[in-house]
Amino acid sequence: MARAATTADAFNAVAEPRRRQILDVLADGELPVNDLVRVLALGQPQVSKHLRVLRDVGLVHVREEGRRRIYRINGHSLKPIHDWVKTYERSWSERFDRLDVVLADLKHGEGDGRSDE
Amino acid sequence: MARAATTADAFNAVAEPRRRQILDVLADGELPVNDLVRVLALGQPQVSKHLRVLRDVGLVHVREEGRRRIYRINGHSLKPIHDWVKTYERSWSERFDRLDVVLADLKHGEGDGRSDE
DNA sequence: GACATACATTCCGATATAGGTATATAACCT
DNA sequence: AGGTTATATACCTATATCGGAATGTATGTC
Repeated sequence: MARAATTADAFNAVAEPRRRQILDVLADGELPVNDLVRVLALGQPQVSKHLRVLRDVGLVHVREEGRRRIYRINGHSLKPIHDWVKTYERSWSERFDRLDVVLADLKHGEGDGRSDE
Repeated sequence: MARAATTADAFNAVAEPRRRQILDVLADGELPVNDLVRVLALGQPQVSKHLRVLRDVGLVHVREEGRRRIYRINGHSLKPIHDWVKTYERSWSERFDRLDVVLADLKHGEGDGRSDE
């Protein structure tokens, strides 16, 4: 075997900076492809291809309107990423500092509740 | 130009399932390479290479102990991902539902505060 | 119908990897 | 020193893309 497919899930879809950029633009509201092309200063086929990847992963939805395709973001597909990353939040979030202290105290003085022995 | 480098940042480093797996294992505590090899049932070179990528991105730190290298997770490098994904959290989190209602009300009946018109 | 517009897809070439095997390096042991 | 263990790196191959250009397809307009 060789290189694994990298666009099959949200993690990979979002690993590409251009695709994150597309999502960031769409976060402000749905847009047709051409508007995205203008905003991103990218080739139309490139944008279409990135949108294809995002669509396959469920990160965007399309609505047909005449000859235009309006793309809308579907942030829900980002939840798996959020859930995974969240478990590591304690590494940097000060919110957990207090909790860690409490947990350390509990571990230390179980059966007592006091940490000064 | 052609394909862009994909392992240069945390987003890409974490897009590879094996690497997420490695981080998940290390989340339970630091480990030397060989232990990771055993736990993950992967080839030693493969593990070393994945660790190399994670190290380059700052997701893990190494400590030398004799001929062993103890790898420790550095979740802090996941913060950029968390920060980015977080902005989309409203898409799925019910926490934001109430907030959205409030905001809609504000927008609707500004100067009044009541939403039943 | 002829033409333009909006978008998707196909084909191409370049390159970045992922896995596998073999090898290099360094530390430990006898 | 010689051998074993732990880990990293080099090399090879297959493949997954990325960007770019050309083409296909559907819709709107005259």
